[in-house]
Amino acid sequence: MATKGMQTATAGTDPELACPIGPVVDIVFSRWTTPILWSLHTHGRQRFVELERGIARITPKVLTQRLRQLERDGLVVRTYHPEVPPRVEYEISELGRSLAPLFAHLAEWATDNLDKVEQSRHDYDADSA
Amino acid sequence: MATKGMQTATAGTDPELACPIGPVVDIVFSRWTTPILWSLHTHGRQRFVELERGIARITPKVLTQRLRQLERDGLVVRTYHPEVPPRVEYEISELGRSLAPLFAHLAEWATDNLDKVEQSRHDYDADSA
DNA sequence: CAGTATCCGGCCGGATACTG
DNA sequence: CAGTATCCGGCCGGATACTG
Repeated sequence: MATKGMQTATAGTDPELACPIGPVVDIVFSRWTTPILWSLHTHGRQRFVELERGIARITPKVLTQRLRQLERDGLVVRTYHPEVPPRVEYEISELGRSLAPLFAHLAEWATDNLDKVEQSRHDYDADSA
Repeated sequence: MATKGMQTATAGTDPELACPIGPVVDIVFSRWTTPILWSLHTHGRQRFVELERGIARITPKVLTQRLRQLERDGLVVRTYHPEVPPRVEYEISELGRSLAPLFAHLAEWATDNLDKVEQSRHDYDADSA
């Protein structure tokens, strides 16, 4: 959703900009970022392998990619300890921690409404058949 | 992120299930769903073309797909008026409206913290070079 | 341990054209 | 108007193997 060319000469405002949460969705809710942030938030500082084991089915390559992105966005702090064997620790940053109420809010919505979504899907599929 | 096989015989709880917001993210924050819900929420009931015009760069095929998904999940209500030419109207459902505080929360986080993310990216890129 | 390198398949979204 | 049909390219993530 990287929006290029926002300053085109089209009349009026870019309609996509009318949705003010687009950028934040890309940052916080791209694939794997929520499980990573959640794990870091609830279990505290963790090493690479710990994260790898804690998050089912993620591959090291993808975990690295996501962690780099999160680090670049300032949501996660990476600490490298030059030992043998090397030790790297990841922890959630202040900025990342500021997402906690949002996540709680999301979790609350889930517990309140996920079954309604499930029900709706069931009904919809029944009607289609 | 469709999690199959949650009831496998692996010892302990599936670690990915430890993140309780995974399913909700798939429902609410998959591509194009936020602009669609946002538009429906702020501009009220809209016809297909109105949505198509209001959301920049979305194609009719993709808009249809997303609207169907949203309808199936119970977040959007579709009303078909059998006229000539046909008229179809989409509006946000009760369930969809229940996301409003969440979206407001997200928008608030964005205004408060998006510049920090931007700054962090800038710093990160500067260090890499 | 904490990654990187390489290859590869699938899927999703975009473009285009067409229809009841 | 409100879609559907078809084709197609790119990208992302998964699998696998290897390294300082």
